[in-house]
Amino acid sequence: MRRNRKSITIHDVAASAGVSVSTVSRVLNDKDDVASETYERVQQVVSELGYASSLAARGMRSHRTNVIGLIMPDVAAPYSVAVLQGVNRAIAQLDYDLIVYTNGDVRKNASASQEAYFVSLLNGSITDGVIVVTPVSTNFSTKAPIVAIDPNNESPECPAIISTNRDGALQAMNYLTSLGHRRIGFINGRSELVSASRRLQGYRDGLAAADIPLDEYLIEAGDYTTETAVFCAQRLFQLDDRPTAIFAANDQTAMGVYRAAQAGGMRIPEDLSVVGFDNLQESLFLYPPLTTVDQFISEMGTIAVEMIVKLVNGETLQNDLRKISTRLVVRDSCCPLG
Amino acid sequence: MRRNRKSITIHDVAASAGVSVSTVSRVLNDKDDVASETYERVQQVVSELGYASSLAARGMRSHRTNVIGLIMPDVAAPYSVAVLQGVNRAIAQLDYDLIVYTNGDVRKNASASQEAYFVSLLNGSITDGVIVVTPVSTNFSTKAPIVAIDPNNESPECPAIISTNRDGALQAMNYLTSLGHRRIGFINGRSELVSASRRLQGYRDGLAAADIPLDEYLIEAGDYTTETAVFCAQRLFQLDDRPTAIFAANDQTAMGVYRAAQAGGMRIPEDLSVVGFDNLQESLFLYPPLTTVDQFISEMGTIAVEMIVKLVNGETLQNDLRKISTRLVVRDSCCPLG
DNA sequence: TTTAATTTCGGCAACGTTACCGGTAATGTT
DNA sequence: AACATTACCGGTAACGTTGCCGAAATTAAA
Repeated sequence: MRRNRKSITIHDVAASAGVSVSTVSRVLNDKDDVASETYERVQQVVSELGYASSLAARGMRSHRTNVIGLIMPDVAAPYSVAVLQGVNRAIAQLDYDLIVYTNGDVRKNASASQEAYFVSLLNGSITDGVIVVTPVSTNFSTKAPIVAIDPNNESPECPAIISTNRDGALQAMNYLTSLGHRRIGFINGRSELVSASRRLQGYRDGLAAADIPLDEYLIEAGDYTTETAVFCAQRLFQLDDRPTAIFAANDQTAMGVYRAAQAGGMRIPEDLSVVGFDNLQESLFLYPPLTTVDQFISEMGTIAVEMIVKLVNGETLQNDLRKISTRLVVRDSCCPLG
Repeated sequence: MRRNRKSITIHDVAASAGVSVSTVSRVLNDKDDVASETYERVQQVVSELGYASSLAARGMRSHRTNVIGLIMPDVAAPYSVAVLQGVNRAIAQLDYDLIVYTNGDVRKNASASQEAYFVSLLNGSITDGVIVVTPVSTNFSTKAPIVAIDPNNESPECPAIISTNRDGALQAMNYLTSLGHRRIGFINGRSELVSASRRLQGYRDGLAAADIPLDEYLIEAGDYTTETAVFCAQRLFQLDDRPTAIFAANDQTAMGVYRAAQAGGMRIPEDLSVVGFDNLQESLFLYPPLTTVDQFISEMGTIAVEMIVKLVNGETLQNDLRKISTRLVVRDSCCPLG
């Protein structure tokens, strides 16, 4: 296994092509003041040597890298994957590359540390702009533009994309109450996140709209994970007056409800109606297919790319805060009561 | 919305702390020949100004960034996500950061372009080493170390991690034949990939081991996606002597079989036994839970990190080719014939 | 034919950082 | 007290690239 230690630079190309470093640079950047003959020769040498310019050096000098950064708290979470999918698709259409940066701490949301990581990344360095997913703070002191997806902040200090969490939850609740359900359990998400508190608000408003008094025992404190949701669902099942329906704060939570129901011998939807939130791809493959609130996650990624590219090009945004409306997707996990 | 254009550099910190640039650098890199008083003052200024050093400049000068690169063809594929999960977990334990690089072309595997991207990334630039997932070629001309996961190459030219695809497929087939199945359909993966051809080989060997003659009509050309698998399964269902079991080249393909079965009114496992390959998290949530071959994808990611870190530190690997054994996970998607 | 405009290209400096060297002040040794 | 050692810190160069300026060669214009 041969491993050649020295990497080739623009100087090697220049020497090999018998031109100056500047000329090679001009060829690489498609400047027009270079003779076509020279252009050909340099290109020839470049491909022969397999030369690729150093992103670091290029970025440092020219302050333009055509790379967009994406910073996510946890790459493995389905939510993040959906965002990534949308971002990736949008980037593919453009003359940009994508770098995904994830701070190692998986379930530990370190505010300061994440911001530091992030600043160090772009800071006139290797990205032209950055998209941040679920940042704890939106007060970034940085040179390059930033767009936040699902900022954990009621009034974000940078351009941001949010979904109408309360409205989506309200739609879900209206659907359940229209089916006749009155004992509706709610398994919350991570309570420190704005998205969770907004969905809880929608739950409350939905009950109020149907004149159903709030029963605190029907609200479980989840954390958006399937594992915790199993326990939450089991506690709800053990209630004296057990719920006939459960609204889960996200699809992963709904999966936990499915698991708990299966373990407890309850049938969905006959014995228990379930509604989720997110409309992950996986929710379609559940049995029965999950009724859930689509929040168009990958579209949020696509829009984030549009916004960040505009900012990178020095354009201004019409509106700094884009609200994406949610929509209930009815499948087979709910049925009328009685 | 305030946006301060100029990014702060080490010079700003030096000026503000009343020391030289060199001293600030020493503080940042924890060199020991700096007075504790000075150290404190500089750190103070650093946090006040929110300074973070430029990754580009740092990498260019010191040729050490403590960043590992991960290059994947398609970030959204569940397989990639599983790898990412393992890599991320391993990175989190170490003093490294992770940058995921994905070439925009989603379903287009461009050999040369991917290699170029990749070289430009590391090339003594912003990563100390790179992990490549399912590379079309393993002949990289680069300075920094590389580890390949699932290389598409029988004898890879760089350190690599492969799973025992043929053996896993054989286990699946032995299980199905032991249940009495003799008409076993196979939906292949992307035929240009080595993993697919090895699994096909396992299918063949499994038939041979049970003295079942090969019926070419039972082999469908899939591409590892759910969508294509639906059509493949439907074709198999329309056969005169339809299969009683289907071995799918990966779990996503198995999901397609599930969908086709559901659409065709066939029950799993009563009317059709199904075995997958991968053991994705999703396979557990299918109904019925999928019997599949675990290839420990995220462990492959973890091992890749171990290997690349050793290489980065100048150590040598005991063996350049790590083979990960596969294991059949029996769940509820198969039942005895008859 | 002489001058002006154009094409083509090389040299220099700079981006932000760290490695290295050397210098001053403080401390230790005899 | 004279010298050696150490602690601390500043200056300079370099990493690989591109922007800028100007020079040489070529062509157009007068």
